[in-house]
Formats: sequence, C-alpha cells, structure tokens
Amino acid sequence: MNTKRASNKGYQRAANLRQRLLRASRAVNVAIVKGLHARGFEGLRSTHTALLSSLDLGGASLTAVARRAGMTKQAMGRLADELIRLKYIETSRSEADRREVNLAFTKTGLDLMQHSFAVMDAIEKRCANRMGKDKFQTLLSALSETALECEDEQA
Amino acid sequence: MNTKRASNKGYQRAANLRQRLLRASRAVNVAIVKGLHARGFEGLRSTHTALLSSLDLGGASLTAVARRAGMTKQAMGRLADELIRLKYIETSRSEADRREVNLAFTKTGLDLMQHSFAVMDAIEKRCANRMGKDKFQTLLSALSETALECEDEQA
DNA sequence: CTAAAATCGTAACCTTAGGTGACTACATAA
DNA sequence: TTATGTAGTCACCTAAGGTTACGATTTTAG
Repeated sequence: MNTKRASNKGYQRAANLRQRLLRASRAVNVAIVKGLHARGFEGLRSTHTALLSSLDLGGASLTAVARRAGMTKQAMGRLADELIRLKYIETSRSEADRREVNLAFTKTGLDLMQHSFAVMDAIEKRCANRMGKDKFQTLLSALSETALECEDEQA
Repeated sequence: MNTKRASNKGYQRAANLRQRLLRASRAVNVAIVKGLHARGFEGLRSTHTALLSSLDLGGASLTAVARRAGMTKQAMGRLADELIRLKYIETSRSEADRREVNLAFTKTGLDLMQHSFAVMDAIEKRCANRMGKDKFQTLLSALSETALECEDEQA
C-alpha cells in the first residue's frame, strides 16, 4: 500500500524524553478509547474525555468545564453537543443565572464514567504490574515534576 | 479576554496517568520550540522535529524519512517543503535512482541540529536536576514500558 | 436606578496536523 | 518489452482546536 502510514518497525534510535512522552501518551489514549469500545460505549473519541474528565459528577456550567479542561468554551461547546447526541450528558438552563447552561451526566453518562474510571484504573494497574508499584508511583510523580519544570521555563 | 483558552489554574484534581502524560508532553514540546526560538531559529514548529529527528546527518530519501517517522510521505513532503523554505534542508535528485529525492541538512540545518540536541539536553538536565538523576532515569524507562504495555493490549 | 462593563453561550471562519486516493515518472523482474 | 512495483506529487478530506464577532443576560458604578 502506497499511501498508508509507514510502520517504523526496525528503526530504533535512542529515544529522548519528548519522543517517549509522545509515544506513551498516544498509547494510553488509544488504550482508553479501545477499552471503552470493548465495554460497549460506541461513538466515543479520545477528545471527549477532555469534557468527561472535567465535569463534576454533580454537573457544572460549560464555561467552568472549559476552564478546567484548559480549552475555549467554543471548543468545549462542540464536545458537549456531541456528547449530548450520544446521550451521555444533558443540559438545562441555570435558574440562578439564565445565561448559564448546566451540563450534567445522564444515567448512561454516569455509567460511562464508572467504566471509564475502571478502564483507566485497569491500564494503570497493568502498567504498575509490569514495572512494579514503586516505579509506577515514581512515574506519576516524575511526570508532574517534568510538566512543572518545563512550564516554569522562561527562556 | 473572553475567548482565550482558559487557564486551569486553581483547579487541581487527582490527575490520572493520561492527564499527566498529556500535560508533560505538551510542556516539553513547548519548551523545545521556545528554546530554539531563543537561540535564533525562527519559524520552526514542533512538528518539524518529526522530520529533523528522523533524518540522518548524511541525508536520506523522503520516503525513508517518512517511514522512520511513522508517517506518510505526503505529510513528510509538506514538512520538507517548509524546512526547505526555511533553509534548513535541501534536496537533490539521486543519481542511482532518478525518482528519489535526497534530503540533506544545509549548513544552517546542521547548526540547528546541534542546537536542537543541546536544547533537548538542557531540558532533560533541568528535569534530572529537579527530581534527581535516578528518578529521571526511572521516568525514561517507565515511559517506554508504559507505551509497550498499552500497545500490546488487545482488548 | 440606570448605564456601562463583564460574562455565558453560539456561529462562522481559520489554522495545524495529518491521512486518502489517484496520478506521473522511473525502475526492475518475467 | 511488457507488467508490476516504488518515489514523489496533487487535490481533497478529517480531526481538533483557536479567533473574531455577536446576542443575551448579569453585575457593577455612578
């Protein structure tokens, strides 16, 4: 096949931090979506987790969710539309502030979240098993420190 | 500003593996591009490193580079065009196979690569300093194991 | 209490990053 | 020497998100 993405099998060079982060990040995302599909949640794309993982179980306004996810409310609005169509969340106008749209999980959505936690948990457990619990904890902590160190960088 | 991407400052929930990976990965990418800009290499975007880091110092064909980077030659061709315009690489037709385009670094490009290694190195050193050398080594190794574990996953 | 400023959500359009299919030019094996 | 395969390229499509501009409401200052 002429146009397909090339597999880079057989080409290994010493991978640096950036390459390893990228690869691990992609792999985890793919695994999450796969896991949810396997549990019968169709139509989900990995970007949806940006909303799902930033929405309190009790619900929140669109803007609040966008702020938490670190993206614009416009982008979040589109994710919301899709998740509404998929019946995982639903909206209502806020009583207190009638500009506000309140986002909340549907029953199906709560179910999804349960499974979503379970899937993420399973992945973390598999990794922890493979490398050892201590090493996994170190990984989590090292990732946060890496982010902080790089975000601090001014020049 | 109304429409800008929300900063998620002040919102901390227990971040899972996925979220930490994403954040660290973004932060490192941004830091690399910033570092190169600071050293006077303008016009570079982080995606360019997909080509740069897959091109041997001795040069290679477009298709070979695409294969190494794990992307299509069409996509790689566009990156090549941009890097040619920026004078970091140049092309020549291969003598042996006149279909082939040989990509090679220009003098400026080789210079860029030197700095690029230096920038990545500096970032890694900063992280290693912050968390300790051992922990940093553990991070690198744990990232690869995470990727492998997740890529293996079948269901 | 009202006028100005800020905030919530939406719509239209732009950008980045990459993939797909179809095609030309050349290379190679039957 | 014809069939088949490979290197690049062109035109178009998709995913994800940002930017500008706007209408509808609060909120705040005078």
